[in-house]
Amino acid sequence: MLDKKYDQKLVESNRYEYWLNHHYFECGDTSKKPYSIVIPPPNVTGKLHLGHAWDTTLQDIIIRFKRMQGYDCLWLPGTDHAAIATEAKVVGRLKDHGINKYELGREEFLKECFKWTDEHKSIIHSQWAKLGLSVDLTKERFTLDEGLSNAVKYVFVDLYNKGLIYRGEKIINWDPVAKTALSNEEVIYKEIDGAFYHLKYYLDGSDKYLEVATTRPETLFGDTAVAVNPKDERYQDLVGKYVILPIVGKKIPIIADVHADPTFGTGIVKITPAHDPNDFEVGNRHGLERIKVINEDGTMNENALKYQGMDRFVAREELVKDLKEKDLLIKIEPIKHAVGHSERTNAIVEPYLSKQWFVKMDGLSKKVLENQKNKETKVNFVPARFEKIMNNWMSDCHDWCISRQLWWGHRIPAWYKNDEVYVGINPPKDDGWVQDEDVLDTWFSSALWPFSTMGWPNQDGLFKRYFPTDTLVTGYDIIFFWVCRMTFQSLEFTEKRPFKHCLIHGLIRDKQGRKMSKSLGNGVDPMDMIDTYGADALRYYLTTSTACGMDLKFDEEKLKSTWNFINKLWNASRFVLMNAQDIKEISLTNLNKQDKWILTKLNKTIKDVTKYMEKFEFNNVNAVIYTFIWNDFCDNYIEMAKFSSDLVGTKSTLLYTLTAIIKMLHPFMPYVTEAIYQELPLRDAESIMISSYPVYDKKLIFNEEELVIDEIIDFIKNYRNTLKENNILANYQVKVNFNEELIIKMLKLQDKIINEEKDITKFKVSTKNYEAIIYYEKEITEDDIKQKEKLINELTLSIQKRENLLNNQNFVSKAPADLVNKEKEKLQSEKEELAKLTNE
RNA sequence: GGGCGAUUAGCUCAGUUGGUUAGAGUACUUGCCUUACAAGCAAGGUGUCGUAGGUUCGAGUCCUACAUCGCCCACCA
Repeated sequence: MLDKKYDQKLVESNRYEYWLNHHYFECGDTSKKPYSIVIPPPNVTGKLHLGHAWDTTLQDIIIRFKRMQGYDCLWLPGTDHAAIATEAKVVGRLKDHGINKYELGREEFLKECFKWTDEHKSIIHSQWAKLGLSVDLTKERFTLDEGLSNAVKYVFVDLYNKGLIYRGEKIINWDPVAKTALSNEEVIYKEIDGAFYHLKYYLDGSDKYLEVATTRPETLFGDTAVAVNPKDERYQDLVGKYVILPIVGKKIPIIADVHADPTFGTGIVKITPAHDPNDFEVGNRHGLERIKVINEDGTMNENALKYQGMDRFVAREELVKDLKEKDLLIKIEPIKHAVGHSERTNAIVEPYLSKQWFVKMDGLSKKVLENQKNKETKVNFVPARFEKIMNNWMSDCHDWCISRQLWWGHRIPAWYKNDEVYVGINPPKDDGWVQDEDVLDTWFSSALWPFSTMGWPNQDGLFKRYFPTDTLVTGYDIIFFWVCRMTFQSLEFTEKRPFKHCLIHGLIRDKQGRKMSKSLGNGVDPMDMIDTYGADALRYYLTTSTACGMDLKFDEEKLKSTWNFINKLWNASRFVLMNAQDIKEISLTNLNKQDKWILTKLNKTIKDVTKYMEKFEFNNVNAVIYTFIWNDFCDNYIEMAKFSSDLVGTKSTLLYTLTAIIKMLHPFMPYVTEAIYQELPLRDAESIMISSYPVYDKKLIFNEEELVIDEIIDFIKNYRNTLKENNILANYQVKVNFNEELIIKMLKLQDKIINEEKDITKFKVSTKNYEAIIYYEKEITEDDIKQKEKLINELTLSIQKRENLLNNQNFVSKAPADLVNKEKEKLQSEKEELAKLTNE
């Protein structure tokens, strides 16, 4: 028997171990149809946050649902080495101990990274366990493990051989703190206060100057031209002449290039090919020299004259001071502009000329766009609008910079000897080759995750059975980083989509709608919430509170009320168990009308819930199941069942209904439903998680009884309302036109019923078939009269409205017939009611 | 500049393919310790569905424009 009180700690302790020990999470029953999900591998950088809890619970819900529906489910877990993120953390930790990464050396540093990884993997494991996630731990992978590393090498080499990976010198996004290149996606643009520095570039041999505006004056040491638009009439005569670079004193040409926008500022732009992507292009067009002026760490180099060694921002200040002194500064115009920051280190990103490895995106992305046109083979986003996000990215994406100047990650399988380059899975056999020092972007390996984790490039085993996966669940913030890249790599290498469905959820925000972040201190630790309310409450709250794709404002009050819901379920279960403990078998043959009523409601609920589960609309699952449990089952059926709890039909119905309820809730709240299931006198499996999901049963739909009980409940409600509104105390009498036990018992009318009319104040309560006249000694007050007038008015208005509607021939002819009939019925009953009221 | 989303009860949010008196939780008011549950039960009020047009017999829902807020992408030399 269940304890008197729902105690989430008691309910949730040891249950995960029980499931694990019974191997329920493991896939492999080939007699069933396969269903697979790969977890978005969390970074081994820290603890899981609420967003992870949300994301993984969604997956657990789907996988538990499918498992109960009889699928052979693989939910493949794993973690991501998270190259730059982890490296930054380990560098930070070493720094705290006074150790420098470079002094330590590559090999020792990697040992530290693996140590860090192991620590965080175990934290993640224990958090997964607390959340109750039914991942198949026997299939767990890590992006740096041997199999995945082989897949990464294979893909790199293959793309290289196909000409889709190349090495080139280009302007890339440089993180001067982590000292590595970044992809476009790893740069976060933030609006900050900056300035336009308007400088004087004197014409060669003249006292006239051009006004050139820049936001980054310190790059002027790298200027190799200034440009005007070829169509800009103001400056036609200047093209081909020279200006003197301020401070430096060097002559640089004035060129004509479309990059210069005549409508922007003065229409004159300085060209710094080594430090600006647009200028780089201009430089290519005009054969300009590329002069680097900034070092890897963001300090100025030897080309910056006396500013050499200063940080680029210090140099900017000093330079501006000097420009001012030399009267080369016209003005400083404060502006707000978007400046790129490194996603991981938050350093201001420097556009930087360097030699990097790139993935050529053109063909790969076209394949995706083509495939998305085919309904049978495309990735189906839920909600569908997110497909556009991917398609937009695919139709306008730049080559992907994949090399990172880091140590933690997959080392690039390229070797150099003088000017020769060798790319291969294994190192070249002869001497003198040196391997590329760099590693790959962490997303290069995650892009292969859905198939590399399944043994690919090996084509059998897990890959053969479970790929393509069925559903991927992730947040909209990593569609570019990950979903897009998985999709093109999967199409390129397996010729299949990586997953059939892609369920997208939003972000967790605080109550004011702000992102949760360490700096704001508004983060909520899911483990704290589990301690207070239980994993079941947290899971249910997170996954049923918003529609798909929407952000979630975390509200502890709502979490609390979810706990209340579980407590309600717990107590309803106690009631059922107290009354049906002795049952030997479920027999749904001798049923009374209330049994039939709840079975009807139950089966309609099963139908709806299943439909919404299939569509991943878990908020709608909640809407129907919550109402069913709290209103239909608890408030009404259990109350009525108290009058027939000794009958086999009612006992069976109670148990049958409760069983179906906890099964439907199990994917959401695995712990409490298992706890209850284990107490049931009759069970179809040793654990609820391997029991079968409820199936809609047409034979248990009793339309007639449903109507009867609906009306009885309606009548009871009206009756109570009348008592309350008129302040009628217990000592009244009542004359009724029925002998309905349920009403009499529910309203406790046994001793109040009389057969004769009385000449005192009366109150009428009626529905279609039931009528009661309550006699009560009470002064009729002004309020009572007003109340009655109000009722009559409302009714009259409503009747008028309905009559107008029904007199509208367009409505009658065009609206569906049953709707018109319903309107007619309503009109009729309203008229009757009005008549009753006015006759009193 | 391009795109996406939001705007519904005091608050947090639902609202399927249009169906005619718009829902839930929470908060609030009133009355109840009725042996599953007071973390509960019973009853109750609450809305010009952002604004303005349009389509339709019928619009929270579809179309157009606008407003406010938020997000994404691109660009800003």
